[in-house]
Amino acid sequence: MSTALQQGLQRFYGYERFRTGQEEILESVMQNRHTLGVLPTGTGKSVCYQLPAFMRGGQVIVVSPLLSLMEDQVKQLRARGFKRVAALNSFLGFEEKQQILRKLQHYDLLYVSPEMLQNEFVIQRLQQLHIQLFVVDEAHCISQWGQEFRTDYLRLAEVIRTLDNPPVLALTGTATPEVQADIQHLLGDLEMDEHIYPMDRENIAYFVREVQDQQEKNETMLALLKKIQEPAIIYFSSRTMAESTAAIIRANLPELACAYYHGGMENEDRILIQQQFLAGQLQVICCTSAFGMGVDKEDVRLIIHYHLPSDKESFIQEVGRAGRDGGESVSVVLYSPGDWQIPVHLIEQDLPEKVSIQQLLRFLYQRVKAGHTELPAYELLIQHIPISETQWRFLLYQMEKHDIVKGNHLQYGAKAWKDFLDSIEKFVEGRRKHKLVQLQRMKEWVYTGTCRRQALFADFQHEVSQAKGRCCDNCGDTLTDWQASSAKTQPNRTGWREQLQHLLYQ
DNA sequence: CGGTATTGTAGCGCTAGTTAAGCGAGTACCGGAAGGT
Repeated sequence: MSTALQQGLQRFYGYERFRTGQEEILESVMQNRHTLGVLPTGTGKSVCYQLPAFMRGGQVIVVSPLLSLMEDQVKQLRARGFKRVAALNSFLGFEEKQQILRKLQHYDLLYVSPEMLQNEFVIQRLQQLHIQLFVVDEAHCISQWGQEFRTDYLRLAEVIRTLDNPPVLALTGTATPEVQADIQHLLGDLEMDEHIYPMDRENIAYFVREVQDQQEKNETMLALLKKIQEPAIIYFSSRTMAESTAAIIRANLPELACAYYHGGMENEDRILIQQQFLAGQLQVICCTSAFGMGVDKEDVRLIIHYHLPSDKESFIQEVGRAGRDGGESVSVVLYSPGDWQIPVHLIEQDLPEKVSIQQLLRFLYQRVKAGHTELPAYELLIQHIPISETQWRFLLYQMEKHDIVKGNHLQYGAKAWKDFLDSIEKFVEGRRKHKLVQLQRMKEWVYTGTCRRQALFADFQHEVSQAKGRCCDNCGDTLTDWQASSAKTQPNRTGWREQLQHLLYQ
C-alpha cells in the first residue's frame, strides 16, 4: 500500500517523501475508513484527498468554506495539468453550473460549499456518482460556524447519509479535543480514525501587555512595529478600528507598508490586499477575523491582538499564522480592562433573545392561521420581528430540526410549537453559557501567572513542547532585545517578484 | 463619559431602461475527453 502511495506522490507531485501525518491519513483513507486529520498548518493537507482522487476511480467531493480557497485550489491544479477538477459555487453562472453538473462524472475532484449541498438538484446529480471520498476541509468550521453562523455545516451529516454514506475525511490545522469531538458528532456521530498532530509551536513566544487606554495601546503597538521589517498581522474585533488603526500606523511609521482587511470590503480589494501581503509588498495587515484561512505565508513574525477573540481556539488559530517557516516569532496581546465587552456583545448578538423567539413564533402562527404556510422571506420578516439574518438562519435550522418546518412550509401543531419554544429557549441559553465559559477561559489565560505556553495548550495536548528561544513573559522572557534576533533573518527581497509572476502566469 | 462591536454563501441572468417582467435556458447514471499534430 505504502509503496503505491509513494509512487503516486512521486508521479503527481514530484515529491520523494510524505510530510508528517500524510501517509498515515492516506492509508486510513485508502482503506475507506472515516478519518479525522489534524495536521499542522502548511501545504500538506490537500495531498490527503488529491492523491486518492488521482489514483483511484470515483469522485472525491471536497467541502470548502471559502470561494477563494476553492478557486485557488482549482487554479493551481489546472496549472499543473490536472483538468478533471472543478469548483461548484456561485462564481459560476447558471449555464456554467449546468455544464459542470451535466458532466459531473468527468471530474475526479469537485469542490463545493456546504450551502451548495443544500441544492436539491446538486444532490440528485451527486447521488448518481460513485463518490469514493467525502472531504470536509477546514473541518473546524463545523464546530466554529455550524451552530449559529453557517448552519448548513450542520446539515452535512444529512448530506452524507443522502449520498449513501461514503467514507468521510475531515481535515483541519487546529482542533482542540472539544472541537475534534464536535466534528465527529456533528457529522453524524461517525466513528473516525483519528490522526492528530500537536498544534503548539516551539518557535512562538507569548506576551500579554496590559494597558490603560487606547492611546497607550497604540503607543505600545507602534513601538513593537518599529522593531520589525518582517510581516505582521494585527487582529481587531471591529472593522472601523482596523481601518483607523491602519491609518495611524501609516502616519507614524511611513516606512512600513500597511493595509487593512475585513469582511465588509469589496471582494476585489480583499484579494488584492491578501496577494500583496503574500507577495511581501505589505508588511502589516490590520484585520478582523476575516483574514486568515488561505493565508499561507511562511515568514509572519509578529501577531498582535489589539482585541481579543472570544475563545482560545480562535486565538490559537490566529497566532498559528506566525512562524510557519520555523523562525522565531512573537504573539503579543494588548488588552485594556474594558475590552471584554466586545466579545460578550458578539456572543449575545449571535443568539436570538427570548422575546424575539416568542414574537417570531407568534408572527408565524398568525401567518399559518391566515393560510400562509410557506416561510416568509427574511426581508419580509425583518419588517415585523427584530432579529438579525444570522439569528433567523439559526432559528430556521432549529425549526427544521424540530419538524416545525418541512421543505419550505410551516407545520403547525399547538403542542409541537409549545415544546419547540421550551426547548429552543433552553438550547439558546445553553449555547450562550457555553460561549461565555469559553470567553472566561480566554480571560483566565490573559490573567494567568504561570507559563502561557502550558496554560494555552495543556488542556488540548498531553505534552507541550519546550520553547525554542523565548517562551513567554511569565517565564521571564522579554522583547527588549527582540529586534536584534529578528533582524538576523534578512527578508527575501527577490522573492516577491517570483511569487507575483507565479501568481500572474499560472 | 460615550461610542462601539465578526465570521460567508447563494440567488438565474440578461435586457432594456429607470423600476417591472418576460424570456431563454436546461440535468438522467453505464465509462474513455478533446485538442493538437
